[in-house]
Amino acid sequence: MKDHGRGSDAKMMAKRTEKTSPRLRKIHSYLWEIERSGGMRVPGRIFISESMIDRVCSDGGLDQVVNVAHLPGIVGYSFAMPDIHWGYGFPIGGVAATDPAQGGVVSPGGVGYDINCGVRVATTHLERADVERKLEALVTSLFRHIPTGLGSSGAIRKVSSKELDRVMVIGARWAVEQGYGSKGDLAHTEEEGCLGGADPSAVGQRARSRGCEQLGTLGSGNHFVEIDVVEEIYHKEAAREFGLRPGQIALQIHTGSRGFGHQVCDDYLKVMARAVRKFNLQLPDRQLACAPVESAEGGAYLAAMACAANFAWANRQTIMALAERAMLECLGMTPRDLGLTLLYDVCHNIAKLEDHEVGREVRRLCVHRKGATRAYPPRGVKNPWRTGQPVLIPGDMGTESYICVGQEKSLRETWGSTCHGAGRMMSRKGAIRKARGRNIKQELRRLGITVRYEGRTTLAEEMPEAYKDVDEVVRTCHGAGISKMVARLKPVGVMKG
DNA sequence: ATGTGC
Repeated sequence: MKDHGRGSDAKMMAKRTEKTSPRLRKIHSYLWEIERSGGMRVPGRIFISESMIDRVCSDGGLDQVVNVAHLPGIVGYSFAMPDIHWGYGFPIGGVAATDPAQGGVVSPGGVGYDINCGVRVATTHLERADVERKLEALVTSLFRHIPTGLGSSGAIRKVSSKELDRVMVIGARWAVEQGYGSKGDLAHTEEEGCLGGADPSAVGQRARSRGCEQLGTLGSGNHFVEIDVVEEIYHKEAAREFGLRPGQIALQIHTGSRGFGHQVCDDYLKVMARAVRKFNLQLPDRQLACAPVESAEGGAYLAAMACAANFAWANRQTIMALAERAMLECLGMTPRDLGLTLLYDVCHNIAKLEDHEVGREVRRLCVHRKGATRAYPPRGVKNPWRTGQPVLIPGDMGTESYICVGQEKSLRETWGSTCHGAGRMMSRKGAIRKARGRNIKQELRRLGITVRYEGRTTLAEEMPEAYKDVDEVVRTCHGAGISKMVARLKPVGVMKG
């Protein structure tokens, strides 16, 4: 339990050779099943196209789907989305629901280190031609207004520990109260930007001190702020409802709960390791450390996790307002002319108590989505969407992002979930090796993408080849019917940590 | 992902 996050390449190899790849049985072109065996409480189900199977089998993620199927109280299936890859305990792209009334557990490994990592997209009144010759200046302006990079801080004034308590409890609304964005943004945010059950007393001192200075900061790695062009519309009715039209400029933000959520995860992994012994839980991998939802440990994690989720929503709300200032300053426009309007903000790393149909009855389940996005049809979402909940799928910095919409089928088949993005294919080290001697910035420039970045190795680590084909991932979910494609966005100006 | 390690 001490070795997480270190020497990941060697460790992944060890994991891979531990077991042979589980056998996949075809259900249909986009869905494969792993039969129950050994201590598995449920089968595994992987949404994937035939052409991606080889890659998935070589990565160790499938063994993790099997491991997750062992969790106490798991219901239905251990799911994986097509962007599945190896992660801490759970695969990234994993979805699992447990029933608290049946001893169901909650596991920090099923949420991930970056609690409520997520995406928001805002539309504008601008057209491609309005920004085409100003992209360099725009990205520079974004950089000036939004602190970026590992350990970045000081975006907005440092908040006191007491004020941080309020951020933890009210989430995005805190940012709105501070003048970052408007109240209407909240209706266009998952959970209205505030997950219930947050209890600041469950959050430790270290997490607090990291959180106090990191509100309104982007971070590093795959986090970004992007200027996009709406390149294609697939679903006219939803596009109209979402306010999307071809040629339009949009703003996209991908970030999470920064060091705050990271520290919360770290703290509770230790709590859970003790809980596993206390409750004598039998797990195939210690990284699946967990506790019953209805135990003190499980409840404390969920309360602290909600604090981190709310921090992340406040963070993205703040960053959107900082980005608006950057755009206004650079383009010399009024807010009215720019017309920046939040389309939606959705998270892809979280565990939530949700009501779902299990057989003929509705049960309250603890749904883990780790690198998976909620994708509800109009039914069940407390917001104004007629066509369904917007689903935001970011690509890597050289490829397009997708906007999709939730479907009835996802609610029936995957606890209302779909994929979250392209998913990493190459290790960070591997990508750096591959990029040696190349000028990635210039390569992107030739693709019509202006990029500025902070970290020395960021551009290599995040180069397009390090990621799977987001197009294939999104089409698989579309084909399986768990989310429907609405629009494709092409990046033209990218700011990376 | 992450003040990249106790």
